[in-house]
Amino acid sequence: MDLEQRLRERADVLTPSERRIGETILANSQLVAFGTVADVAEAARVGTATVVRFAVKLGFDGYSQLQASVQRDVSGQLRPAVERIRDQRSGDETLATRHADVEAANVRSTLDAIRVGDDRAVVDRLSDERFPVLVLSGVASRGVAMQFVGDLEQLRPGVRLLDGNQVDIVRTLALVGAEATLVVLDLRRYERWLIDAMELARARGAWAVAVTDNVLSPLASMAEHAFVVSAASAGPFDSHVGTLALLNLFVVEVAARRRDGAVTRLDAIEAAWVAADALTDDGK
Amino acid sequence: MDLEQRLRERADVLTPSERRIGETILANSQLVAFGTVADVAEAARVGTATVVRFAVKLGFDGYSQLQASVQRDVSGQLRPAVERIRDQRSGDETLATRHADVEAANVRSTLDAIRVGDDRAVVDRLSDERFPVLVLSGVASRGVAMQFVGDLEQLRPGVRLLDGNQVDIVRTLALVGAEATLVVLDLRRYERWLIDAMELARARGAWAVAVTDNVLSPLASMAEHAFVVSAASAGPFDSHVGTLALLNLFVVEVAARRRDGAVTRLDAIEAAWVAADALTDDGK
DNA sequence: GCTAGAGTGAAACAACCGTTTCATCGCGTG
DNA sequence: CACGCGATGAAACGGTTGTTTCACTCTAGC
Repeated sequence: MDLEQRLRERADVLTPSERRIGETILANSQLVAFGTVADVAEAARVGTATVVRFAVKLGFDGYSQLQASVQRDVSGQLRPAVERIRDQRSGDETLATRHADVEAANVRSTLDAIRVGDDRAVVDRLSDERFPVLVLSGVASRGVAMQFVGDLEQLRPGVRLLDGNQVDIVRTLALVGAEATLVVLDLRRYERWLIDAMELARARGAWAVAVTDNVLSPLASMAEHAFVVSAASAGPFDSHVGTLALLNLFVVEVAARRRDGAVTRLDAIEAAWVAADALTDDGK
Repeated sequence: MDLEQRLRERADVLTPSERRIGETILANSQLVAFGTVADVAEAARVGTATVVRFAVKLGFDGYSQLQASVQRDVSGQLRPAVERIRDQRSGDETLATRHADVEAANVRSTLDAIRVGDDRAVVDRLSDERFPVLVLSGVASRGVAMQFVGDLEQLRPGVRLLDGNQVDIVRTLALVGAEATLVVLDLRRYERWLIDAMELARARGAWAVAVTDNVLSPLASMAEHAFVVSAASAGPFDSHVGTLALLNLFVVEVAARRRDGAVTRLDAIEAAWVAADALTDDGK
């Protein structure tokens, strides 16, 4: 990836037009591999001269040399996959490649383990604004729980991550009680307070879905629906990549279900960002 | 493989020279994908006219059309896995299966995109207790950032997620300054405060690694090392599954590096859990 | 408000490309 | 041996390409 490296090094001296060229060809490298200066210029909506200047600025002699460089990168990519894999794990499998395999497998087996229709019921509940959503999580998965809450919150009101001190949690559970939808998240070596809290909520009639490591988990037995995640890791901690992939599925399906309802919310959020001028595309 | 098919169909009407052209371009399809008539002619040791006649004989209008055909074949192979999956929406493919494909591809391409040795330097820094680690994240990835901080914190002291109000952030950055290691996390539509904070830290000599969506991102240009994540999604929000997989790789590698140093910490944490009787295996 | 300078695209230009033409070669047939 | 004919490459020919020039626009700084 010679081009990417050069782009990175000189990203700060690029003009707006040149930056657009860079983004265009990063998003579509075939354009420069097969195309002419005019093709790239049109796609990036700049003049042909600017494209050539861009190539020179990156340290090439001209467009032709830039194109040759991209073609070299590309030829490597279209070598048969088997060959590439072979010389990647030359001899000993590294920690990095094992990690990649493990995480990819986590995603696959977590999502494959979903029993058809099982997610359907959950999405129905999560899409219904009448039921406030409470998320309970063990410390180990608190980050992905937050991630889930943050996304779901943008699609519907009444989503909350329950944490803080136990008094607060008990009070909240007592208040929302019967109509609450619980999403409970914890893996083996379950946290006692979490089980207690879930028990309390169940006793008050709340509807619960468990995301856990095992069908025999105490969480699973207390929940209406249970999802089993794969949390294998090449390191000392459980990986929550699979968990996040599962939670994202819920988000994606809720978004599809609530399409119109969500748009209003998303527009409001977007408008607020714009009003505050808090976001930027290029840092300038 | 349109070309192969045409070649097989008309193999019997090819002249010796034409046959040699066919063998040449089958053995090296990049030649015709990227090269000129003259290139192919030279490689097959024939004249340029023969190459053109060859293309016509296969049913193309001329060399240009033959080339276009090969390029189409080739571009299918080299488009990023995520993209290919995206428009593979073949009829009745469900949202759930597409989501599974997309998330698995996110993990794979995020981890495949790591330039060898690039992670090495980062892990060196993250493993060194002398450098406090500060994590900065946009709201959209705050959950995975927390997840990362929580895991890394168990392996070494001095890890902090920087959030809260801007005054607090500026003060913290000013205090730790030169010896800090920054991990900055944000995707397109970058948050302005984050860029500002990173600029401030860089000015004070901090060492930074960026995790972002693009080599041209303002974060990448300010960082010592930049990692590009795939965040494709079947829904409206970016997926941070790939991001989490990348951060987990850092955690796994830091754990391997610090093996002995980390054990003491993990034992202490474990002891505290046991003392508080906060964990259970079965809920009883 | 004016100016210097950077940024940009239209147009001119020379080089190269794909295509076509045409003379030559090789070879079987009358 | 002459002849016809398919095969072939050198060279000519438009067309297109990458490159360069140049005039215009926009903006920062005085």
